[in-house]
Amino acid sequence: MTTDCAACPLRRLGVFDDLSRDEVAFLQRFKHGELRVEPGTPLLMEGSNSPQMYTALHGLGLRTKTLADGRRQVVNFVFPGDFLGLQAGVMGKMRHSVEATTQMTLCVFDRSEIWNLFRQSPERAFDITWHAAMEEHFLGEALTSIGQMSGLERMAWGLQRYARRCSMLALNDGRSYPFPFRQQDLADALGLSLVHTNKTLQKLRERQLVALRSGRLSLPDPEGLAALTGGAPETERRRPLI
Amino acid sequence: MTTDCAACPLRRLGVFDDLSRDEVAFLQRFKHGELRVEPGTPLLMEGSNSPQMYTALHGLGLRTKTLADGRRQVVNFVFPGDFLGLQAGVMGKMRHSVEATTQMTLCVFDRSEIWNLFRQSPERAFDITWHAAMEEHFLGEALTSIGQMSGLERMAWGLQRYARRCSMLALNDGRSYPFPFRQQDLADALGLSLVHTNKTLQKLRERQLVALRSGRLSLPDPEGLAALTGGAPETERRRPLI
DNA sequence: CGGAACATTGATAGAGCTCAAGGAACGTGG
DNA sequence: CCACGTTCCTTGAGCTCTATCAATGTTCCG
Repeated sequence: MTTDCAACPLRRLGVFDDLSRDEVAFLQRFKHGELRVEPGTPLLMEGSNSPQMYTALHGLGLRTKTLADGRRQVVNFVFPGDFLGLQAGVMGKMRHSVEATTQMTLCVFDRSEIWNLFRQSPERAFDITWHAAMEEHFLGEALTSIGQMSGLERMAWGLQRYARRCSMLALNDGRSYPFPFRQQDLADALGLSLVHTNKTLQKLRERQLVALRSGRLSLPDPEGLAALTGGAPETERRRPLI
Repeated sequence: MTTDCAACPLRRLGVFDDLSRDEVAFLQRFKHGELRVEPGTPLLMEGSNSPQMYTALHGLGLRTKTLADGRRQVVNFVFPGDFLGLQAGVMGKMRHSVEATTQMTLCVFDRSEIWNLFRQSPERAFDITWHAAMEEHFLGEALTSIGQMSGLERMAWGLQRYARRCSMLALNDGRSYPFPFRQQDLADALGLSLVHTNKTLQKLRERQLVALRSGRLSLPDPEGLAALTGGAPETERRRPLI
């Protein structure tokens, strides 16, 4: 009962590169199956040599890294269209964990097939590299934000970026976005304590810039938010979908 | 007066993957020239669509990102063997800047050739992806350190990691390493203020864990340092050299 | 109804920032 | 060879931001 690549719901969104019928068929050959998981399911473990890679089709998740003493960093949010497990695919070992926050559906690829993909299709190999470069880009931006910005700025930056990604995938309802994460997750993403995260959110609430409750995030005043971060995040162009 | 790939000094170090004579010859075809730059030279600019990519052969540099108001984050240090400009190559635009800190020698590649490389050599394409994944890994680690660790821990982590990279390339002289950077660079790398960076260094000096002066860094007690960060950084395996 | 998970709030302490001043190292020109 | 400027490093003082501790509130579910 797996989704046919030719009927992939993501490709209809207009945010992913168009592929020819043949190209889609080619990718389909690498699709090893489909996985549906419940909230909280770990998908990839830091340090593991996962035999599978995934493309998220539906649902939201987290990429996390954990220090020896248990402190946790949310390295990125996982959205539909994200390619997961590349590190294991090319370096033999995951350097972060991935877990599902909501129920998720994922396209499953065999790690052992990645090499065949590189051999048989330079275009797809290029797309995979694109994803790696994009992830690098995102992490660099996060690093800069966390390294240089104050708590309030970070929060504004993080929510803005989150909302932008939702919008691109049409997950939003106007200026309201699904937000199935706990404040603790947000704290771990921004490098703030839970308490301070909560108080920072209060400040943004008082300024009518943010509403966050019952799993939903609203940003009624995007310009106001952007003013805190020195400009709106750039709109991203079309991107490849593996 | 360019270095012949077959005689590349880096390949002799034993830390890079061995390539056959044919493979080296293949890479040589993509080598567009060699560049020697003085300290302070900008190599790649954030936002630019650089027509060239580089492999660092000699010297040290910085990858940086700058916020609208001028705050700067050092995203990584540049060592020999690093591949520079991949983002421009696959995404059409650099998302960070790269500058030389010492005099540097670089191997120059034409950005327009990257596509040919992917078509003609899946192995090299894979290597490039490996580099992207490795950079992602590094940034994730930095993000986690900066997001979760205290100033003292960050400093210990940063210096440890820096020393490890030096050792791998045999740039060290026992437990002493070249360090041509200013404390301001270190501060920007760790997300600390210059003053606090200096005071944090003092603490490590008092504990006899660090010596840093006149362009040289010494770590006389690696175990003591590692105790601050919850373990030594892992030794990295062989890696590809483009 | 009771418990668990998560959100909120107040009080207090401390880590880290900013400001300000001075010192050391180094190159340049007289 | 010395005076001077520039750049970078160092140190102290005061204050702000953020973490921690502790308690209470809310929501949801069995």
